[in-house]
Amino acid sequence: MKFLSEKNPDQQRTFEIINEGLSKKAVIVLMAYCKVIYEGRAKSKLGSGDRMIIIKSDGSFMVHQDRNLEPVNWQPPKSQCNTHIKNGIMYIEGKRRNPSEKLEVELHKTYIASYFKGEDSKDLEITGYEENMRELIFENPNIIEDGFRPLQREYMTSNGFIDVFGKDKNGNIIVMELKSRRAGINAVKQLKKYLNCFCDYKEFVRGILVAPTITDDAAELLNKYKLEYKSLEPPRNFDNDKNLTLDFF
Amino acid sequence: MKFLSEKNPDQQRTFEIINEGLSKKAVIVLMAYCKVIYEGRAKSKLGSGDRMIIIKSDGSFMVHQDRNLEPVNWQPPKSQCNTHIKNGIMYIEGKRRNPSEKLEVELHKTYIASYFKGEDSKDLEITGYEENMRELIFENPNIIEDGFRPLQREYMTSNGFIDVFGKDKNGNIIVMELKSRRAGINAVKQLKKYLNCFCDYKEFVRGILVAPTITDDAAELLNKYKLEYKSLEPPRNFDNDKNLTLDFF
DNA sequence: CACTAGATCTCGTGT
DNA sequence: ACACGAGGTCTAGTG
Repeated sequence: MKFLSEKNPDQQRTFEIINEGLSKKAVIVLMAYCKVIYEGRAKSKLGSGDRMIIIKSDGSFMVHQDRNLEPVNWQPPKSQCNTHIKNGIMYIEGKRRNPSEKLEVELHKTYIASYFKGEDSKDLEITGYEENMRELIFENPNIIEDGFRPLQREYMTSNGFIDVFGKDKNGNIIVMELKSRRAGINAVKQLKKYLNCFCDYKEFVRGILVAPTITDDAAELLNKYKLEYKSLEPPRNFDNDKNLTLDFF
Repeated sequence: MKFLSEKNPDQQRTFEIINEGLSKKAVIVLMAYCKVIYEGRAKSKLGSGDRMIIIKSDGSFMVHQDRNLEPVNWQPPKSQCNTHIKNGIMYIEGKRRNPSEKLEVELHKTYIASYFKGEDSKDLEITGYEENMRELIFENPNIIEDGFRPLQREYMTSNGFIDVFGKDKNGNIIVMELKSRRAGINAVKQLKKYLNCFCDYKEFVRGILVAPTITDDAAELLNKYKLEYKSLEPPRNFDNDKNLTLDFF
């Protein structure tokens, strides 16, 4: 079952649902009246009230109040979470070592108990800095090299979009892959993939990886593929809002 | 009604539940298959996957994946949240100005939709901060060294505020930098920076880094700069009850 | 409103 | 495992 949700479960049932969720490595969400104690890097207590409790499959454990973005109490990923009943009161606790710390939630009444095992393979892509680099290159192409002429951004190929497509002063095609952070071998592989679309013209096509720094592995692979690297810091000024996508708002 | 929770609501029903939750100023929680776009201080996109969406009554808006403590995308408190349906697809968006930014969630399938209006008047009581160390030092200066006299907290210099400023038993100025956690080289650099304000009086000015532990690099740099280190744990007592709960673990 | 500095910062990355 | 730096940091407090 992908998820389960029950209203007003009694203590025993809450206990079962949480443990079921834990064993299935699901994300558990409770709405409950509870008290919270933390001791470790600091020490805190939170008197009784209605809160949201979240336990993720990686061990992340949070207690959220109805205000603020951040949890009022939490335990980081990889902490060990378990439940127990003592003197007729149910507790959820998240522990970890190094640093040694413990978060304890005293559950008095559960309004909703649920768990959810979803599928999510996607990672966040932050594109802002990369786009700023691209703007910089288009506005000032000679920072790449003398005589470079950028022709198109987001140039489409069968293997995906090329960040910057252009020509050098001798008319050779240049395919550019931009990374706003230190580039690893994946960036090199991606660049190589784009170049494969031009394999008929290999003599005239140059591939350049543009990033602030690259890993040693990446440098090695670049060399092996006969690709180039140009060091460039992404501009980090968001102060001047030069919104390209004005229609987004 | 204090809360509502429905399984597999269709698009129209999801829409209704969210808007009901918003108008009641409840905390809204969805488990849904969705896509996320953010644009503002940076710009990001997150491909389709199963996630948890939380909207709090203060405008806090989060999208959580099944990993990590932090939301993958969010909008801070006081942002304006609303829903709309366009071309048969439902969107939730959180906007704010200053800085101008927008978070957009494209909802494809909702597994659970719920809202919850709890009561919670309690605030967190917490101790173990740098501020608590400072209080301890002022109340009990000899834990630093015999004859130490703290004179001022937040002593202003051209290079920033000095955590604790005082004199030793011989009348030498003492500049103190406090850290409630293990201190690294940056703490030493900061201390050095403050001392540079007193370079004319160097013979009479001592710099002391106060922290529970320091890194090896920090110890080395302290030595190089001829600065001192005093080990001190941040106190973990609540104002009202100072009894330690030894049986907690 | 802008600005500052601490945080159970978290999270990634390199050593 | 530890240290360091960046963050859409967030958050509380002050001017």
